Amino acid sequence: MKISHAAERAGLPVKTVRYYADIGLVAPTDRSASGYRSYDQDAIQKLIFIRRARAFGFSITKCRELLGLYVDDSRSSADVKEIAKRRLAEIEEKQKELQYLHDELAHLITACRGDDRPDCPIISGLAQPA
Amino acid sequence: MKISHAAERAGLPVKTVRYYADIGLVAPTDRSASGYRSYDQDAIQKLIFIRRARAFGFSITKCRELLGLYVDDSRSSADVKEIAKRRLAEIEEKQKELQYLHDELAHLITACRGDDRPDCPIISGLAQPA
DNA sequence: CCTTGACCTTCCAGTTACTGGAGAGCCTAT
DNA sequence: ATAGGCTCTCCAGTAACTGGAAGGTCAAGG
Repeated sequence: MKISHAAERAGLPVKTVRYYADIGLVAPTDRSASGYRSYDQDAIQKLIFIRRARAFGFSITKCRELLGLYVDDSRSSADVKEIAKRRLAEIEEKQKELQYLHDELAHLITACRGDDRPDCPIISGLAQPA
Repeated sequence: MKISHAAERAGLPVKTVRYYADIGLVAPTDRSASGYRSYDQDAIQKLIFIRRARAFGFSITKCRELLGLYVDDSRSSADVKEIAKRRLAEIEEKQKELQYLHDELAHLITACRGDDRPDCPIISGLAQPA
């Protein structure tokens, strides 16, 4: 399967698939005589795996790690669970931050009359050193 | 005030303050004879403003826009409110996404026994095309 | 007067994960 | 034969810094 077909199957842009090949994350199964990359079902499965893991916010480095576990039948599920749990904790941390930002910004917005006068609690709120 | 002092006051790394000067976001008030950047209270206030706005997730471009409104006494607070509201909507969007990720990942984790056996719902969950 | 050490300067490279584009080769159909 | 739609490689750029090298400046101590 040529790259555009593989990319479509995996739900990724062609450029990204080529990029993943470049950085050695998912190598094409083969190359045609004219140099075209060729992907089989197994490689596409890996691409899908990466896409999903990326969507979960795993970095390329972590994806590499997970992919190693994915292809390695002898890995324990404890390893994977550990990585996933750390990632979950990161997500929860991010959620807390975002909630804080949300509340503070919402507060500033409600405090702002939004008329033509120049004094604005959002601007003055942002200028606080806190 | 020299850069390290100003940076400390603003709560930013020196490198970042220099970077902001380079990109013309917050210019130093002055330069000493020997070329040292010098910042006055007004410039530090702008740096604080930027730091806070960045913490709210505003991009440098948006910060530039906001800073323009900040220094411009003739701006209406409606302008600022509009920008802030859009930003709030973005934050809420991000929150929803994050919640979805969180739930799906948490689900995979609880489904995983986390023992020494190789079969792992997290791995197989990631490998789903969905 | 000289040196030491903490500053400061500029410039260059690297980070993350791609994305866009140029220029050129290949393949299939009409 | 040629038109189009692929594909290739390579280069550059994105956002917002961060790290490091090489070198200038300044105040204090010996």
